[in-house]
Amino acid sequence: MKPETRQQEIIRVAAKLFKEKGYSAVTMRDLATAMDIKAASLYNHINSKQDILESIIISIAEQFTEGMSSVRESNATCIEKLKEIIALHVEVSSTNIYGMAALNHDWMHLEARLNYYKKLRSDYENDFRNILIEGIKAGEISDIKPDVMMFSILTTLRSLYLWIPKKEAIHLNELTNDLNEILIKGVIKQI
Amino acid sequence: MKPETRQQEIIRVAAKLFKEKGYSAVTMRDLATAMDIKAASLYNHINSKQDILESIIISIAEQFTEGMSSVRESNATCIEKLKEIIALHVEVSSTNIYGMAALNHDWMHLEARLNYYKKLRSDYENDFRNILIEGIKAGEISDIKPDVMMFSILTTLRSLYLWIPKKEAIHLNELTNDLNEILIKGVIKQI
DNA sequence: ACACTAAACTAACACTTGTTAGTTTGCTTG
DNA sequence: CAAGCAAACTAACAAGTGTTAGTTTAGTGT
Repeated sequence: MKPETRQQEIIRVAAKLFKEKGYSAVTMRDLATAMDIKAASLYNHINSKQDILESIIISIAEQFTEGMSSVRESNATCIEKLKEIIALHVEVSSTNIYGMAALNHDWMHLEARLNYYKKLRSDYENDFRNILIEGIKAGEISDIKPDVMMFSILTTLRSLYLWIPKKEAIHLNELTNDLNEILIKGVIKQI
Repeated sequence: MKPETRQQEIIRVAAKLFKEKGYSAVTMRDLATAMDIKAASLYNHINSKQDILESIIISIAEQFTEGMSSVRESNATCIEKLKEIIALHVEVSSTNIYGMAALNHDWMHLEARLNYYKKLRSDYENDFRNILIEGIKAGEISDIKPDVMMFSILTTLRSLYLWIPKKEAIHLNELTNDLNEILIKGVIKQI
């Protein structure tokens, strides 16, 4: 495991600040203070504030895209695919607790790569929707509007970063199992 | 129905801008431009940018608090109470589509009323959790960690503002019904 | 015609913003 | 010891920030 470069350290600390106050409210002087240096010194390692946001968001978005392409190409049942998606979100969210906040709330401040981000996101949602549509056809899942189902599951998964404390892997597995139960079977007691 | 005051109009337009870019990224000059006046003129109607944020957030938070106190005091079953909470969120979200974004993402920029907001929110969550705990005791709902259930349902409900388009009441009822199904019974097809 | 008032305006303020230029510091390597 | 280099520094910039003070405008009721 190579040690973190100074640049990676800055990006990591920035993500943490972005989570607390949002991209726009964090100044380069805030970031510098958190790094215990002066603002101008940051520019020895990064190109701009924008660039920091881009690295954070695009890197995570691509992890989701990659994960979804695995799920898409597996030939599991729809329910199993849903479980894989849930596991994907727990995995990516737990390894990017801070970055997920920027992904969810600050993507609109992307400039050069805004359209790229939007494409990744809409492709992801299309894949997700198609899985649900297949599941309905196959009689595996309820015949409710796929968009509403997707919205419901996806917003829960997208908010995981708020919820996942610093848990060890074992607790993350528990969380994954609980989410599988709740999102798939609901909260009502089965008879 | 009284016509909107100029102040209310400014707050409404501000909420819309806050939804698009977040509180910190919206300048008083942005807001003035959207109102088709100069920035200084805004101050004939409002005290500060902060005050605008406060009105938006606190007003909505209090609607939720009020709604929850109705639910808490009804003597319905747990599942029925859950349905009432879902209806509450659809109602409040659909009448505050723009303000909900500030509530969810910009509450940390509250200053004087930050602690008041936090108290309202944690009281709300406690009421919610207690309903789930009662439901588990009564054997109505699954014996999964109440916090995970609450998180799952609440994050979906809190994101409704992203989802609710300008639908008429009839479509909102459909949405409410679909959410009832999904959040309570899950997506799996019942046998 | 008059005073009153709501709501706009212009001009300016003190401060903060992201960023650049040029310089210094202190470690590592030949 | 000398050279090279990564990474810090100071100083400054132009533009943008929320907000205030004082003034003008246009419409209303007496």
